[in-house]
Amino acid sequence: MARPVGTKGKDTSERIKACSLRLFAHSGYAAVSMREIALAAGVAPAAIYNHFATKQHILLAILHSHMTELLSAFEKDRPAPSQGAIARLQHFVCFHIDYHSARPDQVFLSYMELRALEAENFQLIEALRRDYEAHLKAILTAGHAEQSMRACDIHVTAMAILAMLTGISGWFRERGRLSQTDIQTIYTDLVLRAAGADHQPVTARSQHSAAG
Amino acid sequence: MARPVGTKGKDTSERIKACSLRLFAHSGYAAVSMREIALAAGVAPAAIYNHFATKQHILLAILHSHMTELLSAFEKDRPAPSQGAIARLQHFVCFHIDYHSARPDQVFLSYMELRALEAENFQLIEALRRDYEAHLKAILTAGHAEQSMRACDIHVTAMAILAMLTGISGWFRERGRLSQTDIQTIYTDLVLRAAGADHQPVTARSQHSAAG
DNA sequence: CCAAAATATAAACGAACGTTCATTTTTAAA
DNA sequence: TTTAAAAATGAACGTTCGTTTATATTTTGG
Repeated sequence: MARPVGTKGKDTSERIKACSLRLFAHSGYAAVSMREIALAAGVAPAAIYNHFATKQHILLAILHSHMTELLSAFEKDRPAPSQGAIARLQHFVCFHIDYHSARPDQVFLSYMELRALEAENFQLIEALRRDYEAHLKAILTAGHAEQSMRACDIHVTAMAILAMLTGISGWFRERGRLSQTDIQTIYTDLVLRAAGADHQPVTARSQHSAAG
Repeated sequence: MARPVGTKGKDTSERIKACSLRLFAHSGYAAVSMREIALAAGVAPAAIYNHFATKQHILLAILHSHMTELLSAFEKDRPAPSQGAIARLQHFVCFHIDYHSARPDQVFLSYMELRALEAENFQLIEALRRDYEAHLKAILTAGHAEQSMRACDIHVTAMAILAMLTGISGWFRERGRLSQTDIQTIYTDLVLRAAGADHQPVTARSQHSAAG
């Protein structure tokens, strides 16, 4: 066989990326073979090497795309600093939940398979993640300056908030007791509390769930 | 060769577990070979099968030990319910940080390689994790009942608290800016805030770190 | 229009994989 | 003391791994 009619390299490489993402997120980078990826993408194993030098480069491309797209999406329509730190923090929480809940595979991969990257590639992705963290820290710092927030420690609070938010994907299921909007409401409250913000708590929710 | 003098099966199997734990936590379950484990444990690859039926059984044994030991350690010297929900929650935070910071590999493995377990084994470990979550939920529920806490939603708050606490291992480094005691102080404050507890905030810490 | 780049394939490479086997020696139970 | 179980080994099993090679066809730029 040879090259089929009408094939476009860009289409194929995007299909390989998309299929790899799904497989990596489901089974883990090391557990997925190039043959599985090729089968899912509908190409021969050797064809992958026309688009990615190695398996590692597929993972890197996925993670790099995800982080740069996350950053540009956030930077696109965030509120101006003049709107105050509390409004900015509320927006950060809602944006994070919206963006990440629409991309569960990317979330899983970004936080679980970073160690599968070789040192050099790891640092590349890590730097992008620090850029995202910096956005949150900037909000907390602004809140501290304008005295609308009283976080004990900017860095630790930022880490705790991101862990809380990222942890959502570990237990949240659509069609469950709570909608995504419920989650955004509850987490906005939790995060503002963590930041030590003076805010109006939401109307007390009835306790649908008992402990245990 | 054959069986060396003075060999005890229990010693060898514990050594295999310990070496596997370190390797799995560092590289991921799928990325570690039985030959690597054997080399680290100082035995021939085939010897592993005298103690574990398959590679999967090694992972299961590690995770099962960790969860049962965590549960019995917590249940051993927790404060009595009569001491109040706030004291119980403070103890939970300090216990969690102490116990897990002493076992970083187990933490990593427990939260990252659950998916490497086959369905049946997964449910076994998941049930133990829910037992641990239930301890936290019981405290939040007690706090709600005695009106010392005002969490918006017991389940979501418990998940957020555990994510915060578990996330610590992702960024905390000994010999860094903050000691483990600092972390416990800050997180006790963060968690009590998240739980909506009426508590005396700690003396405002100076901001050692700027944002970014 | 034509050469070169791009894109695909089948087949094969050597290496590594999890596991099994036959065998040997030590330990522990009867 | 005899004997079966336990614990170890080196060698090998068939399979799968990531990747390369040789080759064929399509697309595209000058």
